[in-house]
Amino acid sequence: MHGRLEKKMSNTPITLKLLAEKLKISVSTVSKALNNYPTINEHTKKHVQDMARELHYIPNKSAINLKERKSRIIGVILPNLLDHFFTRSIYGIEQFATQHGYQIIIRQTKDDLAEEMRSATMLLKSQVDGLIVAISKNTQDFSHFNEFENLGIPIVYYTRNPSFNLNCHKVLGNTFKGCYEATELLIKRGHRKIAYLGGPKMISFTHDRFNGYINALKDNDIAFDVNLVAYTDFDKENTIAAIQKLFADVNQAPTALVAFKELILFDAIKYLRSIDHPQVKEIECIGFGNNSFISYLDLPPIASVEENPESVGENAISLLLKLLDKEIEIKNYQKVMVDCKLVVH
Amino acid sequence: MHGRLEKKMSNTPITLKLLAEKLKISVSTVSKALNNYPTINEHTKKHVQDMARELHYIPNKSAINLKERKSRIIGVILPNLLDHFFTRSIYGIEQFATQHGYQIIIRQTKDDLAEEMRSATMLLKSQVDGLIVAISKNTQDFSHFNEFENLGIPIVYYTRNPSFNLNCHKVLGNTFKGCYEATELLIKRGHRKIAYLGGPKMISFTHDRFNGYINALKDNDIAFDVNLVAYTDFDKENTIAAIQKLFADVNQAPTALVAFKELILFDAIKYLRSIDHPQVKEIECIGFGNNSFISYLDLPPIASVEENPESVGENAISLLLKLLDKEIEIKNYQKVMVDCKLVVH
DNA sequence: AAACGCATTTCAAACGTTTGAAATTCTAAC
DNA sequence: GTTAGAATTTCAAACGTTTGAAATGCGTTT
Repeated sequence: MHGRLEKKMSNTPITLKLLAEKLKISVSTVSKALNNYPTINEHTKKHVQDMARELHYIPNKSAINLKERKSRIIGVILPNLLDHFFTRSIYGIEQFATQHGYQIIIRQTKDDLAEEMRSATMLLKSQVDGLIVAISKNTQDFSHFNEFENLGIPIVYYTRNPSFNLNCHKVLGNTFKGCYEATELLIKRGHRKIAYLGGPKMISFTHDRFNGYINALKDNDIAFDVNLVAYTDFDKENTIAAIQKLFADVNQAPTALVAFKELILFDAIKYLRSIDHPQVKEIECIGFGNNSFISYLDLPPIASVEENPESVGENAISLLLKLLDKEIEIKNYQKVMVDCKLVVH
Repeated sequence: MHGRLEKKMSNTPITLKLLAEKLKISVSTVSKALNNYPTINEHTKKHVQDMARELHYIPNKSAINLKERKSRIIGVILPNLLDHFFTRSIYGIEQFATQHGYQIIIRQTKDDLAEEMRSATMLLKSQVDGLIVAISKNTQDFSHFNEFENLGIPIVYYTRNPSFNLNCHKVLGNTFKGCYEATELLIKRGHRKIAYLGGPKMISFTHDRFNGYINALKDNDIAFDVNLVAYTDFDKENTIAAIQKLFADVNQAPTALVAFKELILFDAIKYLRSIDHPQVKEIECIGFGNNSFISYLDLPPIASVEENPESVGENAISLLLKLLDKEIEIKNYQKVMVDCKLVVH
């Protein structure tokens, strides 16, 4: 149940020097033996490695980092940790980073530019080796990231396209295609009056998704109706206002709805139910997200656009590590697209 | 819009040595000036600090950590990051840690002991200065944490009470009181047949909550009925089985329900609706969690026991840092209770 | 028996910081 | 103008690791 290794350990950590003393050889030999240098005799290597294992030697990361002039820390800046998309993306980033000997520091901006700037400063002081950033909804100026560039610290932008910043690395969801497929599915199910509920106009994917919607309509010979489009943000009141606009005229009301985000969709449906909209039960909706709570809703969306946040995150960190390893030249700007998947419920 | 500070920076980081050379004084003076040593002349202090600011000097953390024999990293082990309780507790931990110059590394165990053991080993190799742990649902043996104890690395257990491990620091929610108040509210609303749906028996708070339930009944002269108690875990099928047991006899069915976790409550309600239980709309429920999705449910719980996860997390890290600062002796085992709050919807 | 070549090990400096002890400069009193 | 004493600065070692250069040991060749 316990014990057997009760060796009574000293509580000072084991160092190379200590191992060297025990084995009566030099520190450099020990270091090289553990790092498997070819010039070291196989016999001594074994001795050293055995001893290291026996004494539970753990290399001191601070010393190594100091020597290598690295921190092995990646900074992650994102708008909101309570949003499932970001939580899941963090999961992907974390996994991959840890597997490659890196740690991450997460900063939430609450979609606020000032907070984003503060985060940048803070992460600079933490001496991150690299940065992964989902910009705030109103980031147009990128000068708060200049200092990273000056220091040669690579930045990968993810999820949110920094369209004002041409020369940069980005990893984005292929949200155009996702929205195209969602719209297409609704058309296939016989809908002709399909509304699009978009997000903050400053966020790039709002437009990509809108274009997916438009293109699906066009490819299926459905005329675009400007009255079937409305925009909101992450604020409930604005969502309700948008829905009111879309469903103002009961006779002309849409029979289906594509929303840029599932959570916003929930607010929309809730509102329509609260005013007892006559066709509410017939309205079919699709949003981006694939939230696990969907299964508890009485009027759930008929499908979800799964954005694969873990994969987006993983692609971002993977690219960043390649930049850090100089596997990709820092000025050789990359753009990675991650596919969405339409999940029918 | 940009510029004005376009100083054209070198891309090698600024060090004390560099500052010293610029100022033509010794490195130690620079160091002491920046650290505000009383032996340093105020005049030179100002010079040094001005120069440091001008050149954007950032102290090298690795070097400091090496010198101080610290990593300034806290390991956090918890069952599941997709659970809102833990996400929110992480938020509290993260905030506090960062403010005090610490970083955190998070490990998910998926409530699996083997994974918890692996996490412990991994964090040992990361040389964490301290550990915050929410044990897995079947952790009874704590030997995988022995090495931390040997090395004098403090551990704070949180949320889940390690009842098999007497001598340890813990920060727990006052879940007894929370459940007492929830039950009491239902009684006040006229219910007499109140069911209790408990969680995995290995998790300590299952019993604390049960005791809260029992005591509320007793204090209100309601006889305890063993048929009104059932247990489940985080698995949907088991929850359904438990509900089937509780509602087997329609005439004797409970009119109210207290659940050890809101998410489980959602499954329960969903099931009752799916079988069209005759009294389903009259059943009043309360669970632990206060999930924001509640507002989208058609039959929402009438109240939630808000567990204040941020506060639990913050208390845990705060205690840990006190242990690290020797403000509290490591053998002077602490127990901190964080109150819940009944939120009526 | 000296000299060469090879395998293996050790030396020593470096990474950037901190800090007690030692050295230097300054002030003021005699 | 010497000197005690304080104020200020510098020295030097240390934290634990890595790594190219230098040194050592040893067998082989001549």
